[in-house]
Amino acid sequence: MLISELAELTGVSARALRHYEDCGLLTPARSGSGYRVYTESDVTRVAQIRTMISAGLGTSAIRRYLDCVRTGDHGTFLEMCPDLRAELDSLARRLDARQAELREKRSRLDRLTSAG
Amino acid sequence: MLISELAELTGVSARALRHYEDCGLLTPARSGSGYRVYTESDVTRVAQIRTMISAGLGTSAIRRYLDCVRTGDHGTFLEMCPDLRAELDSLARRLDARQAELREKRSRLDRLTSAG
DNA sequence: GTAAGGGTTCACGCCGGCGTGAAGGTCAAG
DNA sequence: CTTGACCTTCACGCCGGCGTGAACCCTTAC
Ligand SMILES: [Zn+2]
Ligand SMILES: [Zn+2]
Ligand SMILES: [Zn+2]
Ligand SMILES: [Zn+2]
Repeated sequence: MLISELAELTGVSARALRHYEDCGLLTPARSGSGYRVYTESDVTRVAQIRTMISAGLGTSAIRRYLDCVRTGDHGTFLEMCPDLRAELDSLARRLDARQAELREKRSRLDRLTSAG
Repeated sequence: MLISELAELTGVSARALRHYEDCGLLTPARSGSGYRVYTESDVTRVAQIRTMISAGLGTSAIRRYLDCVRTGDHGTFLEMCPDLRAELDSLARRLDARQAELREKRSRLDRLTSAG
């Protein structure tokens, strides 16, 4: 399928799909005229990518994640690369930190609005 | 006082103080040689600015806030400009939205890490 | 004189997923 | 042939408080 069809199937913009290729998350084949040609398995793959992006992962982490999954050199998903596991943990900590920071902001804003 | 002294008194970098002037939050006098000359009241003012920035306010909102306070055309702080009050409310809503979004990210990340 | 330690303005970089053109090729349909 | 809907690559913009130079002036101390 071509890019617009994959875009419609996944609900992801064509620009985003091209961006995912730039980041190494997708490697579609090319037709004779240079058009990107996707497989049906790319639909699943894009869904996975969207899930991870919505979890806060950056494209580089996603790429390593997908590579780790594809090569399967670490068995199950639970046995991830140590550095990948460490990155996920550090991301969790950063999310917690940002959450606490947001709570602080929110309370400070309340104090500003009420006490002026 | 000169900029480095105000920076040391407030714990804010000289670059940030110049930035605040660019945004209209500070209007220091100038010496004959062009140096910024600050008043002691600027120490309090910078503290107010830092409080509002740590509450998530942008410089433009802070400027309108300070203008509203300085002109005093709306009485007490509790009687703020309607649009300023609206902006603070919308900021609160955005903070809540980002907080919910972060919670979602966090739970999705947990699901990723555990269920793979 | 000169070196050091202030000060000044100007301006790019960051962080990153993606929007949004611009300029141009491909391919169907009328 | 021409229109139009696709596709391509290249590249800047966003969001914003501030770091971080570069290039240059003022003042004091030696
Ligand atoms: Zn691996
Ligand atoms: Zn007012
Ligand atoms: Zn970037
Ligand atoms: Zn900006």
